[in-house]
Amino acid sequence: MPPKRKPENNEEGNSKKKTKLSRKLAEKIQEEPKSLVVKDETEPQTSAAKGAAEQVGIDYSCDARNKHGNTFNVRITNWNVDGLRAWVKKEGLSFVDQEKPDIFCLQETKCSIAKLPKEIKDVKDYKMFWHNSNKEGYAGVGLFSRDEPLSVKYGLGNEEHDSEGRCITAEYEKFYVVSVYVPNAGRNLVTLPKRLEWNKIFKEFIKELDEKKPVIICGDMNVAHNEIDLTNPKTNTKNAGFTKEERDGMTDFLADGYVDTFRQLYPDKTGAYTFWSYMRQARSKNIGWRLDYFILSNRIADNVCDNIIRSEVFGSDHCPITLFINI
Amino acid sequence: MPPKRKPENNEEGNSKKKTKLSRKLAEKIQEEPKSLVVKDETEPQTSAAKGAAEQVGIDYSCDARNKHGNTFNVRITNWNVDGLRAWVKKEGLSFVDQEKPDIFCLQETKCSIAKLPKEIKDVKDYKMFWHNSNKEGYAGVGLFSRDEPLSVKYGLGNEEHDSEGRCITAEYEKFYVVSVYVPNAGRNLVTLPKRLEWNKIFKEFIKELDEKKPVIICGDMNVAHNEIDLTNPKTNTKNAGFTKEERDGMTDFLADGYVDTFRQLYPDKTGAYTFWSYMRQARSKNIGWRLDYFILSNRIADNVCDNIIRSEVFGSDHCPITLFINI
DNA sequence: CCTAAGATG
DNA sequence: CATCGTAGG
Repeated sequence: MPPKRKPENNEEGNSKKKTKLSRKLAEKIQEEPKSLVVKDETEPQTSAAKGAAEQVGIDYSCDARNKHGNTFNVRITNWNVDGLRAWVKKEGLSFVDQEKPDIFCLQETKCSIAKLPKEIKDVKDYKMFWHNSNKEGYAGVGLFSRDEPLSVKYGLGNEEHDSEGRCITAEYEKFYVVSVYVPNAGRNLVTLPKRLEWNKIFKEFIKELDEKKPVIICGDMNVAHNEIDLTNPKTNTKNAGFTKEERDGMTDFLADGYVDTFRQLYPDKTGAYTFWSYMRQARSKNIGWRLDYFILSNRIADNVCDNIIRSEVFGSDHCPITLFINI
Repeated sequence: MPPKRKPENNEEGNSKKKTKLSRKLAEKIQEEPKSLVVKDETEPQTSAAKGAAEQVGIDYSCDARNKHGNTFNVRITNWNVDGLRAWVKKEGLSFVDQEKPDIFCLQETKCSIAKLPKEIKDVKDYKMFWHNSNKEGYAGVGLFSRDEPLSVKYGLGNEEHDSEGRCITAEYEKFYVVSVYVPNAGRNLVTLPKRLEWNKIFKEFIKELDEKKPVIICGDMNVAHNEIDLTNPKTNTKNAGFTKEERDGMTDFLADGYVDTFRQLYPDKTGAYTFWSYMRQARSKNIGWRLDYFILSNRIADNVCDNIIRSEVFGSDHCPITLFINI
């Protein structure tokens, strides 16, 4: 897959101050629901190409080189958006416009195709694919692709799980990309059995893909793998996302021949999370969990240039993560 | 009941410009749910006694005289608040603080006592009484009284209707005040039978009160009595609030010895509504219904000084109405 | 188009 | 403490 857009490689010498534009953008007026989003009129409107990136102050460039000495030629971003419609109102799309990934995977869209907001339908730069739950407003995943994939597959071939809209597989020349939303084990672990059942099926599904081409799994795996992956490991061992069963599930999966790219790149990095409860101002205190991952077939692990957690970007209780890879 | 506060009788020569403060006050910040209400900091904070009335530009005074030539000594305000908690966030209480009624009746509080917001618990000027539905978030009425009533009665003595929290009766020396929320006939008139059943029971209930002392009924009667009482009478004859049955119910009730004070005072006044659907910007186009009334025993009708519809006051799909009476 | 509760996270 | 669908208006 030839990238349509050359990597920037810091060619613009961006400033790196990290403001929280999304917070500003999220202001809404009670009495005027039609214009929920207040655009900051004090900022001059520059061309889309010039980039909101500069305005926002996030550096979207990447000059990191992989083990082979190459800079990236494919950028993949993943985000559990926690409700596509709310996310659109919070200017989620302007992030996509700034990050400009080649492939964008979303989870928890909670939106049937009939109810997609106009702003989504108006997106021109991407082909879009959706796998929705039969249950309105629940789960659902999406995949945006700048290039047309060779094929797109919905679900795992398991009737029960596929009815919940949790998996899209896009095939490209040299790899598969999987946008996945792993079942949450639920309050009091009521759905832990379903989750463990999913783990088996998903592992088998990925194994079959991996036998053909290397796989890039992007998604909300709904587990913090190790103690380093959440703020409060001690108090969460009985809670969804950090039970022994779920953690072992991840260990077991990786043992099949995959790598958690973020942890491979940053084995000792603490405080690196992708999810924070909306409760108790967890995010501002960085009381979080790393639930969102890029998991790659071992044989392409050395192709990875970087894996960035965009924790400054708001719009959901999860933040986006971006993979830079040369492949 | 001696009023604690003297009527102003225009003594301050208030300005009458009518701004829409509530709209301003209702602005909220998505990311800061703890401070939903944005106070207008450009307005200097004057003392509470000086009164927000002047700031807002609504003239809360009344110098009208009744048939006996007297100005009012009791002010009663009624408001269907459409959700007490939302209404509090929209600064509903600041209206009460400005209007300063002796008695304030509310309908559709949709809030059990356990969930009353702090701002309500903090109110010092009134004794408060609540009659709530067994069904959370549904119906519910309240009554605030500056003076302690001689007695307070909840409901009509009918088990089914009383389980929905629709009626509070406060007894004073010279009269009863009833805060009432009459059942809506529902979409496709599904609950019209219940409503007509209510009418019978309510009429009987009021009759018994009226035999002891004159009655001041305040509330959402959920009917536009005559064609003059809604914008579109022709197209609403089959809709809840303007069916023949509901209209006849009001006619029948009044025939028992009561008067709709607003219509008595202003028999030909058009465009006088107390409710506007949130849909289709009905309020800004004044496409509305007069559903909220003061209905008084005939023998005190001539005590009424005025009945004002505060259509400039926002915070609900209904607006407040205020009765000025000397009694 | 609003409110609220309830399910889910 | 957010999202959503639904009931109720």
